[in-house]
Amino acid sequence: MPRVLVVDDDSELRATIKEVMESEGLITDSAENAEKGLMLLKDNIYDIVLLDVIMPKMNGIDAIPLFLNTQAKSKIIIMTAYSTVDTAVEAMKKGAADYLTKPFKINELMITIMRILEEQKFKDCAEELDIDCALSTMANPIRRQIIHLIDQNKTLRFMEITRALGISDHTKVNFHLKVLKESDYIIQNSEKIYRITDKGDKILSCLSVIEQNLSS
Amino acid sequence: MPRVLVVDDDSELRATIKEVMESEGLITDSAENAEKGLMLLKDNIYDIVLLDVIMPKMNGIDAIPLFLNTQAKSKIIIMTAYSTVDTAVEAMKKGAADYLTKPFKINELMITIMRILEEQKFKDCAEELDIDCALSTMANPIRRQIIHLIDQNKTLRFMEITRALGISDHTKVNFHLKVLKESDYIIQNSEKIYRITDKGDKILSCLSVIEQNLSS
DNA sequence: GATTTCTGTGAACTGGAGTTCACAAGAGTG
DNA sequence: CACTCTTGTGAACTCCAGTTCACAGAAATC
Repeated sequence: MPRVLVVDDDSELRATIKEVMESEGLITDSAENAEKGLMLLKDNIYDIVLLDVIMPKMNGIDAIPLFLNTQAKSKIIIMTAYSTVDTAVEAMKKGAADYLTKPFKINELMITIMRILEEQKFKDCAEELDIDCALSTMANPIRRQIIHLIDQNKTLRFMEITRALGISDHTKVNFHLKVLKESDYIIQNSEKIYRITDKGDKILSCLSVIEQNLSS
Repeated sequence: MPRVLVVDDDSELRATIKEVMESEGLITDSAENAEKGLMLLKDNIYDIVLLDVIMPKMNGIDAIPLFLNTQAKSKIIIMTAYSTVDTAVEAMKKGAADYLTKPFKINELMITIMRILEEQKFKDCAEELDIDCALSTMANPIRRQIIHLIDQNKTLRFMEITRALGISDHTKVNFHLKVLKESDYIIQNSEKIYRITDKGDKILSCLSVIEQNLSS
């Protein structure tokens, strides 16, 4: 059940948004300024933060990094009456997920929120699949050996890898290379030399961290 | 085939050690001072570094951290004629694997080196088993869900976990909990409440790093 | 051009992780 | 004390990752 935080100094707007959000099944808290919003964020997990710009003490644009530092996975939607291209760009640069100009129809806000939640759910699924793939693929010791080998020697072709591994059945190595290729961790150039991809580099970073974590 | 680096200003000792090492099958390089030793270390991987203490410019004890920063997996054996408790303690604190007092029998040095190489091989095996266990265990999505769940809720017992996962067959959950227990990632207290162990915390760190790495 | 090496594909098999179902003892509850 | 819930164990089964073996086309080498 998604949670929403409304940060706005207009108490009437806060009440209206809260009412509509909760009628749609979104648990909604609110704060009248950024400081109070940050305090709420410290103790609760919010999927969405609706953030006004013009507020006493700290304006919403400046608050974006503070909100994201506190809770990186929150999606921030900026709401402002004084919309300019400059502030929109600045907000997006600082990490806002979207930007709405007051006054807006509450329906429009709902649609934006639902879209963002849906996108995030999709992204979470894709991410979980990546993690699943990474762990499953690298759980095999032969594939770990292969990826370390290719990382250390940037000129190896198929049979050279097979010999370096000391594996007599080349079709066994072929199978594991195929798995690594299909996961986009390694690639072959036109001379059939194997290289680590960017994704493969990330996997190697992960393996390195795992190794360090477990050896202490 | 293990590689050894001898760093000593006594050229005769360097030659003697090199000769004996290589007759035992250890590829051996040498340097007359720590600077030259560090240069060799930058371009080569050494399993063992034999390091004198009294040397011009930089003494061996001060050089230990520089050597280990350049190549963390090298094992440093300090060789000194002026042995004191203080320098021995200092060397070990700075990361030396062992400490020999000159003059020593070359046989004693060989025994020390072989022991260290054997210990490291054993440690590497244990570490690789830990990595294998971690990746295999966490490759399963149900077990990932379980460990995140226990991390977030520190009061759950068996059937509560089963219900939270939405799994109808409790023996399925029982199976996965057993696997996590056997890997020492979770533990149950006397009230049957599940907790994450220190090792489990490390696994969660690894998963977090993997997640961050793959989502960018 | 014959032979060797490289780099595949494919099918049958194997082993074991994971699932499912049966069953049950102990603890808690009414 | 009867019933419900919790927490198991165990066996049979399923599914699939991984292995092994057979085979073969293309490229390189002699």
